[in-house]
Amino acid sequence: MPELPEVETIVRGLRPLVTGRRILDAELPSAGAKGSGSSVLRRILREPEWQNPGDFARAIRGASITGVRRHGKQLLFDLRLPNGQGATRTWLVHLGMTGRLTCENTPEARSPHTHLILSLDHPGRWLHYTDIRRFGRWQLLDVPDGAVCSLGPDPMEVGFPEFARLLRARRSMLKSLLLDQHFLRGLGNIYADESLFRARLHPAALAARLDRKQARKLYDGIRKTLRLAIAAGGSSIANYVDGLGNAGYFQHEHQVYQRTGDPCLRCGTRIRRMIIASRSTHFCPRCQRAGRPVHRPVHRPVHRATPLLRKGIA
DNA sequence: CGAGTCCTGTGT
DNA sequence: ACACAGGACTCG
Repeated sequence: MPELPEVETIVRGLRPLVTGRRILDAELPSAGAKGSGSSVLRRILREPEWQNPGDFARAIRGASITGVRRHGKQLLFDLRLPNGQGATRTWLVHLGMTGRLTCENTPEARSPHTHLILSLDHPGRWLHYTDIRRFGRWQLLDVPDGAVCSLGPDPMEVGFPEFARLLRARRSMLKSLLLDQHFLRGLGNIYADESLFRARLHPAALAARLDRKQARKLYDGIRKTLRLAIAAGGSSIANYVDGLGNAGYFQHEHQVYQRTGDPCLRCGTRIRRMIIASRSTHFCPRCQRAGRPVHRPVHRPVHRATPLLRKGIA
């Protein structure tokens, strides 16, 4: 569910609530539950070193949270361990499709899909991790930026010359490229479609074939979309809420995402949906013509069209 | 590149 | 019953 604007909103909300706090206790309500033969937590805790989810809880219990950051779609909690001489770890959280991190005023699980409850040394504050589909992932990193540096630049930080250079090196379709975290980190299905609409570029256009002007429109389209989305607190469609449990409202400003068949807000043409990179892709066939692939018919018609038919086609 | 996989929930 | 959902990995 959460893409860059949602994760940024969560980080901004949680930062003042958890920075400087100590983790008094870590509970894993689903650790004992049976799911496909083993603990339902095994997947979220993808580290092989956590034979037992209790080891994870033990590892972070007593640690102090010294900072909260965003890296693409991932949240990073910097921890100072209790016993070591300033030993540190970074708890990496990827929320997948349905992950939530929220501050609650109770240590009781709010849902059967709550998988972690951290008690913080602040009266009335518990940090809950909830994830219905369990596509989320946690890692505990030794190095603050380890295992994370292979991703592409942050779209809000990259400069245009660098962006244009990266673009030129890619052969894939724009939609696939924007979803690729090794190209840019942070975009997902919503903001890829919304960015391409603002850039007026066809999602199936080939990256390497864009001229400088089109590359500029894409760059600007991405940044404007993300800036507006962050300002709106992200998009809440089914599951997303921020760290305080509040919904975002950028979904009301979506131009194309999940608007199949509705009129384009700019030209009135019906929004179309197609599948690219196995993902739903929404676009306006009139506003987003630039760079669209030429469709050559595989079979040539055996008979020429009659003049009357030609008229109809033209 | 596409297809399948991991999951649960919702809407037709 | 089926399609689809904000992500990302592996396979051929």
